[in-house]
Amino acid sequence: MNRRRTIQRDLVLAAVQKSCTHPTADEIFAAVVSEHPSISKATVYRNLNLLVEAGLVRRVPLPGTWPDHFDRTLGDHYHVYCECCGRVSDVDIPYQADLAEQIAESDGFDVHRHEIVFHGICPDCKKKTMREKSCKGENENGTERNED
Amino acid sequence: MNRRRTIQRDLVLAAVQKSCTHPTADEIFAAVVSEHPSISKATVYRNLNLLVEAGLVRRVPLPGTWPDHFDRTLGDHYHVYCECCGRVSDVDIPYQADLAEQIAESDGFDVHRHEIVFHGICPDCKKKTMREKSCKGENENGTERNED
DNA sequence: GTATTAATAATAATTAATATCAATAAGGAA
DNA sequence: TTCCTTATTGATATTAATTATTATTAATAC
Repeated sequence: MNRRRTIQRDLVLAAVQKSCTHPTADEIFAAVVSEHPSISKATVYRNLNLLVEAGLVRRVPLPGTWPDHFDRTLGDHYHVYCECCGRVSDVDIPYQADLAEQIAESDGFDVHRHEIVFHGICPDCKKKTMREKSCKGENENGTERNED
Repeated sequence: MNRRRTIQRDLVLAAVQKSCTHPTADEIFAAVVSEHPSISKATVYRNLNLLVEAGLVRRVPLPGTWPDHFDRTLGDHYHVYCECCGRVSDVDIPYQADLAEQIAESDGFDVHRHEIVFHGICPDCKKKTMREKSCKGENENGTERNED
């Protein structure tokens, strides 16, 4: 159970903390491998899980999109997902603590936490869309799981 | 481009509309295959996508859990996910239309929609937990993607 | 009825993530 | 410092949900 400190773990943590873009595991791997070429992708996934478990990093799972993103900001807050480029940003609205209480009353659920994910178009993509006709298909991250 | 009506499509739609439990594609397959044993799982996935596209069925993707669920209720509403048994229920709180506007102002995002997912323990699992020590691990649906 | 082609069944492929396992190295004890 | 224990690593195989492929089947228009 005792954790050992490793260069790999330090690098993964540093990569998340350095980034303000809510990187995916793959993007973190890309960042770390440039400094430490021998690192394996499995090690990145393993350490991200450990760091999330230790509370040093936050996982940002988005409904309907893959893969998960990671966040250096630990406090309660929400996210916006750009449907055009896949970028994830923090949202600057207060935490809606009262919502959970309403449910406990009405449905008998013990609510531990909640997530709000907003979907829209980021300022950059809005600009692009004005010039070109549409930004559909030029999703740089590539893989959206489904589009409803 | 013209859609043709098929027994398979009708059965998939009926299975979703019959159910009040927000079934997964696999559960819908299980329901349909009992009436129509020759149906293929790919056909269920294909038709679910078409029905979502046509606006007859709603996809309920949950952040951090797999697989997607499907919903016969089309209007705007939110969901609770039971961390114990994996059950998904509708939530009886009003739609928070104003949240999106707050973001557009502060972050410059064009927000189209948002989802709120609550995580907690459903009334049934709460009862079970009182009798037994814990319900960890007896998730009947089986596959949770990650547990933070 | 016949022709056209959307939809199907079966299966292979994909993709993010986890499991496996022999080899390596962190860090406490001698 | 050296040795020992075992957490961690790198490489690879595996998993699971979903999508892609393709030959075949069957809706619907004519």
